[in-house]
Amino acid sequence: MAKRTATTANAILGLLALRDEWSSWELTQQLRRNMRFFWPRAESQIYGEVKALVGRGWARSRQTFVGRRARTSYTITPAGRGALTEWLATPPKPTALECEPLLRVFLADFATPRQLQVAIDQVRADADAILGVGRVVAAEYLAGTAPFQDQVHVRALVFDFLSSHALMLREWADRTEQATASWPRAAPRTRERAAKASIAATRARYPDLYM
Amino acid sequence: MAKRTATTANAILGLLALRDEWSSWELTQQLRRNMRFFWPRAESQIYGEVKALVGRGWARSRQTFVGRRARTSYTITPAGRGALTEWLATPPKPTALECEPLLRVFLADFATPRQLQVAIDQVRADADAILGVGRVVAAEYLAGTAPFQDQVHVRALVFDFLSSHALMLREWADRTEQATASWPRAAPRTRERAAKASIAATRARYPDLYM
DNA sequence: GATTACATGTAACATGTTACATGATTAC
DNA sequence: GTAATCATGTAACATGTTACATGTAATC
Repeated sequence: MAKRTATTANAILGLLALRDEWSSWELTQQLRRNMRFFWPRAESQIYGEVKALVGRGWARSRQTFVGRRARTSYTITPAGRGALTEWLATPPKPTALECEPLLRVFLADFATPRQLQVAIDQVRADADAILGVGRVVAAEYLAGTAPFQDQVHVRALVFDFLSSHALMLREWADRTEQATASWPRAAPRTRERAAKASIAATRARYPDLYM
Repeated sequence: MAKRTATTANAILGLLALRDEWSSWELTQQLRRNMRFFWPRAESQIYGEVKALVGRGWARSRQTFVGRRARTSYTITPAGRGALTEWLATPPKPTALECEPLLRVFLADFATPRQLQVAIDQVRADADAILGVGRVVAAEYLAGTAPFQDQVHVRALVFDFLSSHALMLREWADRTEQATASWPRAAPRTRERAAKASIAATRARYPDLYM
């Protein structure tokens, strides 16, 4: 079987296809600003991946200098566009969520109330990080001054996704804070009844999905 | 700085702490059933990690046989409980979402309408996978027959999280399908106006978060 | 009795992260 | 002119996945 192309490389390829020439730094910026929340990668990896693209003939690099310091800029090649097209024809991998705070909630019986609270706060912080970026990006697109203004139609869909995700996180954090506040003083029986009621309520709210 | 303990090991440690003895298989089952959606790991990794726990003195193993075939069962040690407690005192890592379908939406200009639809469908499928498991788990807990019935108070919070997440995915998929359906026939100007309107609407719906 | 699904791993490989090093630019 | 931050990587390491190998139980 043909070796599957790593998806991070394809993400970079996609960026390269959007514009003529990118420096490594611009790539990391773009990744950080726009894609971090649904395609998170360490910035140091970008430098390596884009160099690998050149090795496969999918991009050309050009050296310029800033003072005495080298800067590399990259341009996609026709072969690179071909690789991008081929990848887009493959089925996408499933969505994956990794939530360590929720893992800690899962193990709340071994933690202190304070530690549980910290986990919930982290989820809220995660949401706020998304909303903070969304705020400035939304303003730019609405003002018509965003760097890729011609991509609004697509970016609006991403904005919708991330907004919904962040909102969901915030609302869950609020509900969970509420629900766990009384734990230290509640009898196990009471907690259990409340938990079952919560499950039943969620299920009843979406009968077509859950029954 | 002390070497940080890998979190997957801690997740397993948490399971071991919930009950006396676990076979590797039971661990993989539990991971698959309950934690897959917020802490996804390849099953083959479990076998390796739990063996590493024994190496660090955090678990003991016991060999039994099924026919001529060896089966290993694991029990947490006091040192293991200590390690779990220490880990719970550290700050949790942020939540991470990895959504390749959204990456493809981001690059929709290079894809065919059909490929865009496939990406959206994948998001819906991701949601349905969660809801499918949630359906049976919810039923078990409400019936009082779940394997860890005494953990309802915690599992209800996880159920709430995953339900909300799945619902969010489904609703986004529906909206996005709607929004992109007209793309092939729409003038760029029209798409752009609609996109801006969508961003503005989301922002207006949550003025305290976005303005 | 053959086939399929369950159970139990191992080894090779791919991917990704952290820590570090160092030059350039900006703010003061 | 000096500290802080931006920009540009590299190397070492940790983590994770895929592919494979093989025994066992269920079923038809």
